[in-house]
Amino acid sequence: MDKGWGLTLENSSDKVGFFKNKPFFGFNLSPRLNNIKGGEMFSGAEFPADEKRRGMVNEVDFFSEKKSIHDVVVKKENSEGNNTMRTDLFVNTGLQLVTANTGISDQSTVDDGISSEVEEKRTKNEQLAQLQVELERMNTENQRLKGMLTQVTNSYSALQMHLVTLMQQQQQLISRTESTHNHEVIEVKSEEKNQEKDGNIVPRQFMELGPSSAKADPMDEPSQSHSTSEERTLSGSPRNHMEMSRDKAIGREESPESESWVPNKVPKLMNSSKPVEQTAEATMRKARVSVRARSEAPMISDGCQWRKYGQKMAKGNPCPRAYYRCTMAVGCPVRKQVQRCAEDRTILITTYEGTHNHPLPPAAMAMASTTSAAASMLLSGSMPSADGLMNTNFLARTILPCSSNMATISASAPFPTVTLDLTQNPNAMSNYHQRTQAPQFQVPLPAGLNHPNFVGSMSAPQMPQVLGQALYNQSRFSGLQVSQDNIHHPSFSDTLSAATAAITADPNFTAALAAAISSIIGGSHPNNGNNPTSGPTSNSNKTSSFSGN
DNA sequence: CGATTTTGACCAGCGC
DNA sequence: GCGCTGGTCAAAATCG
Repeated sequence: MDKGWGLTLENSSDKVGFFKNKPFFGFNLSPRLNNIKGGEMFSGAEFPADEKRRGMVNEVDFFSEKKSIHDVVVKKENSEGNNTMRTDLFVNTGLQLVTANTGISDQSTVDDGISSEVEEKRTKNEQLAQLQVELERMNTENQRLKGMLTQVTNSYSALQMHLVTLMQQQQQLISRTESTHNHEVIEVKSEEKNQEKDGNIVPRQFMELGPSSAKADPMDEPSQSHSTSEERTLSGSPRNHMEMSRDKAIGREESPESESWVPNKVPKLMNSSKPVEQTAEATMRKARVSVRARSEAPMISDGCQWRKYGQKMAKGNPCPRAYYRCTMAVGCPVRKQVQRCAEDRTILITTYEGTHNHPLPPAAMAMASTTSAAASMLLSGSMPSADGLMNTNFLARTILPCSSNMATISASAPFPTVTLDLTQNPNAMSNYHQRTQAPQFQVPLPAGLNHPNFVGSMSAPQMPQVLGQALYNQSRFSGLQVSQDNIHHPSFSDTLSAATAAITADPNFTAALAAAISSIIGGSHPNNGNNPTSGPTSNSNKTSSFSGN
């Protein structure tokens, strides 16, 4: 990743850099002001004491205001521009000796031409006045841009909320219409089959941006096991391996919850007696977002409520894998798996799957939108062929080149997965923890999840939410969050959300990382106290039971 | 006492 | 067909 820390705000033709630290103004202006203050300009009785004080106070206030926007810094490549700007500032203030503050010079009136010293004082007075005007102007400009940034951030949040709302509405609509128009769907599928018979494999878009229809039509259930009539014929030919089956397991799940959650049975071609839309929806549900982050905490806090429903020993990993489902709404299909990395147990791997069917708190919005967006990216039109190959370079190069090593996307069956590796982001994190970064490992997920078919990057708007969690984990791991007693603090979600929101508004998200981390350091975080993956030591007697399973 | 976690059992897919 | 594995269920246990 680029070492550049920061954000460049572009307002039409303007490109204004904000500086986190003083040097932008301090190193250049301060000496001058100090000279002025400490020099002859303010000496003597020429100025009232309060005038002198005002000069100093103005400077201090100015810097304090600069600090208030410290979370917006400048790109590395702008460092040259900084010099340019500073130079310009010097030149301008040095040459344009406008008598902006005439009151000052008037007070120091001395006979012209008699004392060059007085003349020099007046000149410096004018320079000071000019400087003050300039500073005020810059200050105003900074405030304006800060306001713009806030506005953009708010707009993004509003849009995000709107998107989720629309997705939910669409989901409801689909659910309603599906049962009544199922036969039409079957016709469509018939058409597809005919095309395949002709040898034309139609490139398919496996997932729509909208959420999946949660409910599986119960009318289809009997046809699966008995494979009768038309639907059986339709499903006879092998389909794309990405298509998911509605296996018999659906039938056994007659509970209300099953209406929105299709069990994660390993997909196979087979027997797909479901309409195209449903298989696509199933595919979307299968799309996963895996987050690798260093954390000593048992589970990443993402703003949602989760209920553990299972724990298993996974092959090749001594640490148990815990299964959670979202309990923020009845029937929410979102589930996640939490497991520690076998090679490096400080790495926590959280795999999300599904789309929430309920409004989310701001903190949860982050992760939800991440998984949704990642899944969308993964399964949308960038998958050109039936073999699951994706347009690697396009995404990798265009979306977020600076973080290409952070996200890996595996589009191979059975579960297309976006893997976000937040364990190595030295530029963003090294300032905050000094631990040696462990080498990167492939995520020890079930077979196929890390297929090298596709390696890409997530887009900037999708990354921050995950980064927010990474921040949390990083901060915890680095000892910034040291007390388990603090983990129930309710403000952390908001803090994290705010941090991620800030990053969200930042195309160069690493820039805002410092501010986010600062927020997290100052705050706390919630944690439901789950300890699903505390490792084989603490769970030894529990997990041993799985060995013979 | 309701919510959550634990944990043994069950099921389906897959490979041999 | 059988065993292995991942995923889930659900009763019992535990927690707050």
